[in-house]
Amino acid sequence: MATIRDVAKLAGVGIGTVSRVISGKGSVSKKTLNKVSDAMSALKFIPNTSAQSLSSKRYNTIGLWGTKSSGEMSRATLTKIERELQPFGVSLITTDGERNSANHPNASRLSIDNLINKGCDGLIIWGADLPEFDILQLEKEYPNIVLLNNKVDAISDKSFSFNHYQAGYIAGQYLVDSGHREIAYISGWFDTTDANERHNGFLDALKDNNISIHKNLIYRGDYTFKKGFEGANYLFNQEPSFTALFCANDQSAMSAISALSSNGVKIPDEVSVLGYDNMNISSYTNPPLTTIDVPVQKMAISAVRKLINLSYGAALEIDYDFGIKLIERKSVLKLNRD
Amino acid sequence: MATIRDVAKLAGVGIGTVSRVISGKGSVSKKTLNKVSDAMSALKFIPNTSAQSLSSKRYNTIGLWGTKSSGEMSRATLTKIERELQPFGVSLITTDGERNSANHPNASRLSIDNLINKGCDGLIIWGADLPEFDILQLEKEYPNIVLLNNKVDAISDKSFSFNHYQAGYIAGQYLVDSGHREIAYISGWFDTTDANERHNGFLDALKDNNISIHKNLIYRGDYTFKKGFEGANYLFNQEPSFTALFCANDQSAMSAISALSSNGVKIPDEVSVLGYDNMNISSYTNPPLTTIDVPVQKMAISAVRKLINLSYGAALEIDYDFGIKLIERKSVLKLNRD
DNA sequence: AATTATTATGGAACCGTTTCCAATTATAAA
DNA sequence: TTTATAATTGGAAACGGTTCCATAATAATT
Repeated sequence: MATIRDVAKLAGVGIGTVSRVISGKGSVSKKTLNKVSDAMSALKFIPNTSAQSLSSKRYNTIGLWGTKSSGEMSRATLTKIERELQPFGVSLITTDGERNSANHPNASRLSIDNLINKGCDGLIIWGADLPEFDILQLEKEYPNIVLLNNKVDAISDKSFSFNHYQAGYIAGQYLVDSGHREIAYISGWFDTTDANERHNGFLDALKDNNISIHKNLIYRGDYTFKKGFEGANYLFNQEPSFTALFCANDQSAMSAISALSSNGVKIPDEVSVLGYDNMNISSYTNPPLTTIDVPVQKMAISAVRKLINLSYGAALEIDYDFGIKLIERKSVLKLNRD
Repeated sequence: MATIRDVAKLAGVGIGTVSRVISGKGSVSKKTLNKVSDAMSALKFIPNTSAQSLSSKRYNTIGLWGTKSSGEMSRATLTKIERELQPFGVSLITTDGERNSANHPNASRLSIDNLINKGCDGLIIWGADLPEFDILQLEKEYPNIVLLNNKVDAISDKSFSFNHYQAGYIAGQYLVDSGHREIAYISGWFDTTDANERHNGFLDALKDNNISIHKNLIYRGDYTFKKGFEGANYLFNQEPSFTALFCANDQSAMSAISALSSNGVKIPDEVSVLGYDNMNISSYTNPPLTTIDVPVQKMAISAVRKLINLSYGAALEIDYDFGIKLIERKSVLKLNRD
């Protein structure tokens, strides 16, 4: 492997000059530039990343920290993030972060430090697993961070999240507006603020319309196909009956539809189903799923851009609002109530 | 940030000794070890990765190279790979590789070189986009590579792939064994050997049973929900009619079921549907999908292990055979033909 | 006790860049 | 032409580790 000194020698210049050519910073005369470029390609010179990082403190890498409980970030979202980074020559390192526990009260912070130490110019903290206090502490020591799917008011310019309360509310209101009064609910798992907000928004919408869900018609799921399927079977056998079912995500909605259908229930004629997420597949279920579109990728892109801005100074367009909206398809029936 | 020299000074030892403690190689007396460890934690010392890499030529990173046309590697598979790497302190860098084209006949190799240059101890080449000649060339210059979903005979110990021909054959034979004679087919996109092998295996099975697919009953899909949906609608309107439909992957099978169902076709009573992949969701469709299980993650794990072995010398259990098998669920009806 | 083999230890040299500053050369102004 | 100013250039020093070798301390052998 050719080094900068080999290039310098061949081009008949100093190493400083070669360095200037590589980085494009500092002034180099046209004639010298050509000599150096020629030498570089003759030697197939590629600068050594470690040496660059060591002396410049710039790593051209950003880290993504998230725990299992942040949920699975989809590969598609990951790819979007990578593509956003690519033009800057920056690559992404992902990790399975640790959560704090009784035995390891600092596990999260330690695994973050580990990631930083791998050599990152910035960090995406994904999910709400890290306590707010720790986040603020981290941000003080290491300001190049951005929160994804989490909001800390003190650093709201670095926080990127949805208004899940509002989205939940929209869902509830929509079912009511469609004439439904007997409503069942397959919830998610309540380990994140997101989940709770969505839950509260949904319930508040019903409450504001003087509707409450019968306790038999609430099933605690966990976002999986499995729980959606089991939940729907469970609810099907409960009293009272219901005309609409809200599922905390599309995965459970899809398997709930399968379960109900296989019990002979006509969707949406007998039971309407409303999902949440708007997955790729949701337009191709039978019937096509009415759901809440949550533009995760849009959010992720803005977060990354902010991080690029923080870490490398580039000025990019950054959004903080990612219009959540309801997508009407065919799984919710409008009841006529006159 | 504390350096190795700070630690040495505080512990009252030489830097070589500290280095020996860090790496655990070379001999250090117990007493010294303690002094150094204490100093390290007192200073919260963490070795600088770039400096380590620069002087040791070990990067603790492996690269994953694949192009869009390799298909989307699922996030779950990626996570499996990461977990395999974690015990060795190795992280993963992924890239969107470039394919060769008329304008850029070396695009692939260049993007691979870029990745290597980022500092990788080994490389996973995923998919069959890189021409065999280039692979062999690459392997000569850079032996720490492993092929995922591709097979090159000259380096079969570094190749990890399925026998898609056999799997396709199993699919065809199963439909025949179940009594089906009028068979429709939604294919995938034929840009990979995989796709072609599966295709040939399937068709050969039918041929060996003296069955051929009517040309009206072949629809060229591309593995997406969309094409599966459209394909099923198309086939539904074709003559002759059919009793079974094979789809090149579960995604198209699922949306095909939706499309047929919404046309009033009873699955499997009127049309049987056979998928390929065995996705998470496939047990929860209506009816549950009979499909071919292709254990991608198992394969990926073995590939990574081989790479760890090549790059770091660790001896790990490595598999080259990943039993493809048919999962019988409810979407294929056994016809009685007496 | 003297000799030999083994284990521990310190630190210079090196890995391949960037950074900075002093020195040189070209250009503009007087 | 001379002087002031700006553009260009070379290379030592620094970044923070690992490696290797000479040397010191310890243990084993005779």
